[in-house]
Amino acid sequence: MNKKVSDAVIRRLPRYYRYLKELERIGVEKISSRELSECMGLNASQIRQDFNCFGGFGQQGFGYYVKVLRKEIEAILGLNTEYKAIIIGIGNIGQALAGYKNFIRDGFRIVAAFDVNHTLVGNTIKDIRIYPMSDMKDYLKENNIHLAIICTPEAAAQQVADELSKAGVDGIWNFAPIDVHVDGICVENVHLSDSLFTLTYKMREADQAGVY
Amino acid sequence: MNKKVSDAVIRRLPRYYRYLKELERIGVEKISSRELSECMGLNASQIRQDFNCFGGFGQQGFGYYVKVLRKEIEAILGLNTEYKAIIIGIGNIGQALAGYKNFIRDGFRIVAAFDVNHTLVGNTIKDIRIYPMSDMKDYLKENNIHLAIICTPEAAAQQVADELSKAGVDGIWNFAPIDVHVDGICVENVHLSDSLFTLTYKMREADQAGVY
DNA sequence: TAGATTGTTAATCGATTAACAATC
DNA sequence: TAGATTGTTAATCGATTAACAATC
Repeated sequence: MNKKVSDAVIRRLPRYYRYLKELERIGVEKISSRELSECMGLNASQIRQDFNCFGGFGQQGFGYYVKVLRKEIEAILGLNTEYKAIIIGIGNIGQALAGYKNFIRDGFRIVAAFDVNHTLVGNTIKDIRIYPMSDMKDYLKENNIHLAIICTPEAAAQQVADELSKAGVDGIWNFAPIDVHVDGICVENVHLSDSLFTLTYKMREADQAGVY
Repeated sequence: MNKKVSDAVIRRLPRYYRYLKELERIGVEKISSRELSECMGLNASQIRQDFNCFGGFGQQGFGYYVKVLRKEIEAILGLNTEYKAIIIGIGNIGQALAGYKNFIRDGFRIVAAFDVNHTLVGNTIKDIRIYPMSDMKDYLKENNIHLAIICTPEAAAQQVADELSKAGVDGIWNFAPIDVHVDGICVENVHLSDSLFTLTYKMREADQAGVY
């Protein structure tokens, strides 16, 4: 049994994946950990350590094939399957995600949306039909849905998460500005504002450094 | 001069801020590091260490006043001022952010949007006027803008960032799926997909754990 | 073979946690 | 005062970096 991979490593994987896809796109076939470290601003040892959590993908004395590495990381991230997803709450952010083409490229297919607002129900957004919230439970029973994207207001998010958990989705991607927590299924809380506040922190800090 | 605060601490600050605001909202006036550690799932020592990077906000033998602590962290994050922001690229995500009310609550005011698409130019979205991309430079010269939110496609993002840097905004909040980098000003790259891929990684892992 | 670069072990560094004196 | 909890120093733990043997 493999030793548990640390969260720090896991959070770097999508970034590796991005850079490798770009390298592949511009026609780079082969790369060493040193070269990759330079373009990503990481330490070469760290890169090798990271990859070796999952087995060796390189060739000694040579480096890594970009395509091989990209495919391996793709598989590690679970991106070699199709995911069927629903969106709950089709306001600002729900609508934006419904129309976000990049997700489709990576195998995510949004098959339905749910909302409490009856003026929205029955409409479609980017070919995605909007159902009443009350239909969600039955919909999940009849369709095999892997992923639920919560875009409701804060007040509704935890309750929706509980329902989703009971209905048996595999994962929740939560955009409501609150940490939802449910046992047994995977949750990723996004918190757009957190990243904004980290930015304002840095801006204030830079500002003060300039003054002194 | 204070020792540099580590990135790990900085990334926890917005989370403290969220919890403290919620505690304040539900009428909690006083809290100890132990109580806060229990509701946030952190270690009490860590919480005290974190706060003490910025000076002591508590009272020995008593704990912390929620309101005091919230205000202190608000100030540390630089949220006690108004920020004027512009959005560049008013597609899916740009529109969602334009309409995101939570930002206004925290002192962010989006005053203009820019886009290359001439069919959008002249329209308003949530009272925000859309200008042609070519006007951005002049607009920034005439208005004191603190923050720019990049919501362009990947291909345009780095060039836009360079222009923004030259025009002298203080910070860039980037939603294009690429790491933009500019010298001298603060950048926060968001990468929605990274968080999604972290989720699918965990889902795959949980799935396999179930099998064995 | 010689050169290069991986995979992996060992050393270092920093972050987290524990302990406790200070003090409200 | 006694009890509680902070602020802070010390100990531990884990992550990052360095070093090097394995090997292509």
